[in-house]
Amino acid sequence: MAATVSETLLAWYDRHARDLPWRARPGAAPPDPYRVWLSEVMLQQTTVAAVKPYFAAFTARWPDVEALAAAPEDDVMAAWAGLGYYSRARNLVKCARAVAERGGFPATEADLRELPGLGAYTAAAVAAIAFGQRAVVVDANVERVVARLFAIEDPLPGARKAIRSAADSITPDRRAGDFAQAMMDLGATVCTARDPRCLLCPLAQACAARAAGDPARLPVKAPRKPKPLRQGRAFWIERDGAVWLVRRAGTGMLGGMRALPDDGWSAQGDGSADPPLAGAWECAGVVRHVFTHAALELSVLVQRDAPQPAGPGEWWPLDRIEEAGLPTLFAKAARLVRAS
DNA sequence: CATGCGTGGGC
DNA sequence: TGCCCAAGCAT
Repeated sequence: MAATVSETLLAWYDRHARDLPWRARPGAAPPDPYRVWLSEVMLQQTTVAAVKPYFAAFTARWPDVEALAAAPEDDVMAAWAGLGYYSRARNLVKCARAVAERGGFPATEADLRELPGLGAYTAAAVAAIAFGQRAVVVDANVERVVARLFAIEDPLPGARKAIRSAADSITPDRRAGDFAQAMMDLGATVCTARDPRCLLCPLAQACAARAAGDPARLPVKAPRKPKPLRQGRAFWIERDGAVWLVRRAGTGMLGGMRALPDDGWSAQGDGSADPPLAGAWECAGVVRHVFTHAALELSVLVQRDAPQPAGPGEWWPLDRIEEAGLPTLFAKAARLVRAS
């Protein structure tokens, strides 16, 4: 009798699994749920290479969920700076506190799904990888592999239901966590988006898209909308070797992060608010930055020997600016000013 | 179900 | 260079 897809893929995984800091060896006992959860949240829409240093820093500083639960939210936000999608960091703290309160991570997909920041994907991934439960784990890699394997022609996101159903049909009862990671490894290293390496693929014989001749065509995706270009201004207010920093509102773009004061620019529109101080401003240059839904040209205006602006904020020492936890946009602005 | 939400790397 | 892409979630 021919081997099933999951048997073939697990045999491939036993030989070719990537060695990642949050991962157990194939077939070994499940890794620490805290490390699985933390890595999965960091990996949401984020590459392995970007995650690695953050995972190392977080686990060194907060070795377990109780330690993370006890951390001030601002410290976690600052430690997350540069990784993007900052609502993840806010939910990370909420989730850690909920888990510490209940005495540990729940072990079922349904209970994991109730935690802040755990959606369908992450709940299934943690259930399978950390707790050995059978769960249907569908991320963008799995969508691509499954769409090709079954030659699903319907465009995303409409095809989600069919893809999930097909993924369910090949998910094994045993080693569901290894199977999920194997699918993701296959998608990341072999069944890649642009140029699938079918000659290296353990599932090539079973792949309907390969049989049809053009696997790279799948999955079909809806066309994306054009990205508007926004203009904004940020204000660098310096005095006695310190710069004036504010904290952005808790939700929305760069929500909850430390920042330079600005003129109210957003993904929806250009900035128009007055500067936080009267007086003359010198333009240090323009930072170009691309967000998910808009590109931004941010003019950085400087005033030195300035009085303290009205409203909340803090003077941050320039020699410790790296520790402020500025998101990349404002880190770029800081580099621009300090280079000028 | 569509939209808002970061960032860096590859081609 | 500009575009696509990456282990999605909340609303």
